[in-house]
Amino acid sequence: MARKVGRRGGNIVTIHDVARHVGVSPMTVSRVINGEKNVREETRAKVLASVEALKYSPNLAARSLATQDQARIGLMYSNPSVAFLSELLLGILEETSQAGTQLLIESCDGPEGASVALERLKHSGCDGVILSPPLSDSTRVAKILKDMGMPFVGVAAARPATDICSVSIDDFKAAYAMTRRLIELGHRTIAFIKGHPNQYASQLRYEGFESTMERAGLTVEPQLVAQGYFTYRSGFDAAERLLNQKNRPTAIFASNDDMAAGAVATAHRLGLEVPEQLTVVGFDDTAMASSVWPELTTVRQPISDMASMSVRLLLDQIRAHRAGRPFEAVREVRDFALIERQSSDVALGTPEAGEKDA
Amino acid sequence: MARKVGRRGGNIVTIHDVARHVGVSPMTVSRVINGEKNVREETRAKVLASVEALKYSPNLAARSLATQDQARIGLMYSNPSVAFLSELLLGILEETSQAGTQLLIESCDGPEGASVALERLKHSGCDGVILSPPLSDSTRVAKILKDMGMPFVGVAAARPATDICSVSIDDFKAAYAMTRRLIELGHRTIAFIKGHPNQYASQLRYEGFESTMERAGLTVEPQLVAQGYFTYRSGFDAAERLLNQKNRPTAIFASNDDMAAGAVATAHRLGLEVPEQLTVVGFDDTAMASSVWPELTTVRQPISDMASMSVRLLLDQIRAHRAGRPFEAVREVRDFALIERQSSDVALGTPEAGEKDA
DNA sequence: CTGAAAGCGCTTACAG
DNA sequence: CTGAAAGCGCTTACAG
Repeated sequence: MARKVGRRGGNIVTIHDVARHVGVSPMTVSRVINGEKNVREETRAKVLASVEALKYSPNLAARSLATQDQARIGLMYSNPSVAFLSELLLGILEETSQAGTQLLIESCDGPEGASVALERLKHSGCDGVILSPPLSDSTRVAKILKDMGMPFVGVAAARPATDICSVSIDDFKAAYAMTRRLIELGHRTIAFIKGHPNQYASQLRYEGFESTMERAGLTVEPQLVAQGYFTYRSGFDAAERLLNQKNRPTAIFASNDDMAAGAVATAHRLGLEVPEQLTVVGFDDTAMASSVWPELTTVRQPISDMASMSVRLLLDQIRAHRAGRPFEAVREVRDFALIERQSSDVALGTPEAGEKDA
Repeated sequence: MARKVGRRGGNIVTIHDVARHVGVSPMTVSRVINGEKNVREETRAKVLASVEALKYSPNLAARSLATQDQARIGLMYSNPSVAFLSELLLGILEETSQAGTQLLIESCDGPEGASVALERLKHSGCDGVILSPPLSDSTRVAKILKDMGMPFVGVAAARPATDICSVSIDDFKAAYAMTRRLIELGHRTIAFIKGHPNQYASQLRYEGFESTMERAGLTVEPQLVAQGYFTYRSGFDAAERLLNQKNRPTAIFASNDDMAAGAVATAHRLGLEVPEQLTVVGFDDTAMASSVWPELTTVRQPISDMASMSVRLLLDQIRAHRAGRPFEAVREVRDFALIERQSSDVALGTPEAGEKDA
């Protein structure tokens, strides 16, 4: 009943208030709150009822202090695709909210500037770091972190070293699956727009494409492979080159959605309808994919899911680190998904295309 | 020297270690850390040196517990433009990082679903809420929050009630400024794409446009005003209608960047070069504006700045709320900026256009 | 300008 | 299954 009046005059319900209300010790209340087993069912119920009645909610600072289990984690990013960053952030926050963990963020200009940003994080009392691409693939950044003795996890790392924690999808397999699908749709002359050469994922995606084409007995013609840089503009320009080839492709597979959107724009400019006259597909399923028109068929990376997974992994690692326990590096590989929207269709002149009209 | 070994066996430097190292009381160290004045310069220096040497960094949980000043704040959003959300998040996190505040996030399907989400936030021990648009303009949501006794701040609210805290720009003035600029560039036949009717900002932006046109003695022809919904697709469709009018406009002012990007796509499809044959401008300066090509001329809302401002405002409000002090609602209006990129140019046939060729 | 004491709200480690 | 004691690392409120 009588609420405690804090030193500052505040008005907060504590574990003691609940204990008094029920007629047990604070310890018992603590046990109930934390879902420990050895409490009589009857007392548990009474405590729970009281918690509800008094609208008690635990003070996280006090808990952290007592358990020594609090953590602040940092997110380091550079060169962010906003859409990617946004989904990453949402996934991370979902998890940190539940864990009572505070999130710090730092950006840097590529792996070179990482060292300063990392120092800043450490100085802010950061206990561990999440690395987003392309940082997650940088051996340089990994080395700095190791030297600092700072736990870390890489998200969407295409080439995670065996001794570091990471959460990724299999870029090769994903590109493989998308290419197969294009072939199923009857496409034979398929062009590819590569991603930024500084990201290993670019290479894996290309290899996935190439390998599928070869297995299907199709040739990958050099003039139908264009270099892009993951930007809309680079996709726009690359598509222009590709579509002006003599053997015009019936489909373009771009290594990310921004480039695919650029390719669609070029197609429209050249008077080609998408998907009727040209299929264009992307990769990532970022917001860009569903905001342009026609909406893009693409590969979905479960970014938000990967993000929360990496927070959990990082927290485990931090706990182990504090306890002086060794921690075995985990390399999580999540499932991707093929998302078919309006930018893809059967190739012109294939039987299926004919059926469509029938 | 001798580091304290925590109950859990951890290894942390505390204020006591620093005190011992220097030969003063923990209290003095605390004073130095917190930058209080009444400490002899000499002792201050020694303490600071020791902090550095021992790599001491304060335990935030302990500080929060002692000061009773911790806070968890929630961000509520619905119907998010990823680009907007992302920048908002970044601005918020920058501020919460410094303040040692934890951020919780909740989404809901418009004002109708807000009540459940708000309960969830409250249940998680949230002390205050930041509302992003269109929630920030909802009197319904504001009422729920007031009834809960929960402090809150609205970001980018177009029509903030006088009794609630908000941080916004002046949408009317911004639209006014952009329209003026178009007129300066020699445009006379200017089309406008309205934003979603459920957002008050849409109306203000249109009024800013209309008012400027009238003051300049230009007529706003009804068939040159199209309804949009803030989506790329709606801009795409609206532009098609506008560009097929008999008196084709030389410029299109879209109420946000997504619609402007859609309008550019339509222009390209119709074989019109942007900006040579058609000027297209947007609003917001989200990532979309600089990722499409040509990059969009637009109005910059300082979202990240508005976000950190709103965190500060919210924290002040929470402190006042706790102390039982009254808190006067603050309505901050930040400056917008006109960002001129490649999608705008002088109108065809104007003297300026002629000069350009000379 | 400096310090000893008490307290913030919770949990760990024991004891029963 | 339950509780009394001590402690987490810091600060407030006093006292000198």
